[in-house]
Amino acid sequence: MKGVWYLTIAGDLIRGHTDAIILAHLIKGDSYGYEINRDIQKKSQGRYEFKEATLYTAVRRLEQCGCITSYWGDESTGARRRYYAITELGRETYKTLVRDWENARALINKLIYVEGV
Amino acid sequence: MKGVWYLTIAGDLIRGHTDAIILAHLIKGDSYGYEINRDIQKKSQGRYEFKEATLYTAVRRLEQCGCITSYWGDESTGARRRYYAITELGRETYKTLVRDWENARALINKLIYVEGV
DNA sequence: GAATATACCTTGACAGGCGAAGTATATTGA
DNA sequence: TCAATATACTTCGCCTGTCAAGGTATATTC
Repeated sequence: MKGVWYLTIAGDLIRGHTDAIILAHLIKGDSYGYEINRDIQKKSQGRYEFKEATLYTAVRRLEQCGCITSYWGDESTGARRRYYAITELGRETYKTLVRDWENARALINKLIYVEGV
Repeated sequence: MKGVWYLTIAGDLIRGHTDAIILAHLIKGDSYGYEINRDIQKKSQGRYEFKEATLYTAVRRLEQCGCITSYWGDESTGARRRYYAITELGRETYKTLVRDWENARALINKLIYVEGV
């Protein structure tokens, strides 16, 4: 992690969205663990990235439930990469998760603020 | 719970926000467990409420860290109520948690959507 | 040839959510 | 009258996702 915390984006606040974030990335095309994380780092302007264990736990979970499939890349150089591809089920799941996020967001917005404060 | 689920507002999506939601409620004045939950139910139009175990775990946690204090109400009728009052630390914590939420919200919004999809 | 970057993997601990069960009092209705 | 229901709080133990810590292997850079 090495100091990429932004204020307090604690894991618990992202918890439950890792899968959606990964699926969102894979909709744009096949990718591998490190690249997913690099992209998230870039998109968040260095404020966030998954812990490796979290990332790899998540992709394994997504593969198990049939949302993604994986294959080894045929790099002739550098470290080997395990690529992930989103499945049709993955695309549907993604849509559901986005709707879930929007519902949860609306709900939290309603519950977390105090009128007149 | 009895069928108050709204689509899939799973616990993991609210996880990390329970404390903020409870503190938000207590800023408006002292309250007790059942009332907090009733208020949340009302505010969410019946879509959400804490599981009892979650609620009482959370208030105990908040009391332990000094964010709230508690005292028994002197009801002459009905079941006894344990009232909670927010402390100064609780108010500060609340502000931090709201900021955390706003950061996390912005981050997730940035990471969960796919351009052109 | 040591350090660094890339890339992946595993284990075990931890914390929050929550199902399930229990306690106690007051009200409602048949 | 007494069973059911509502109010109100509590405890126990499981489950799941996060993550710290450690490990493997290859390629580049200095």
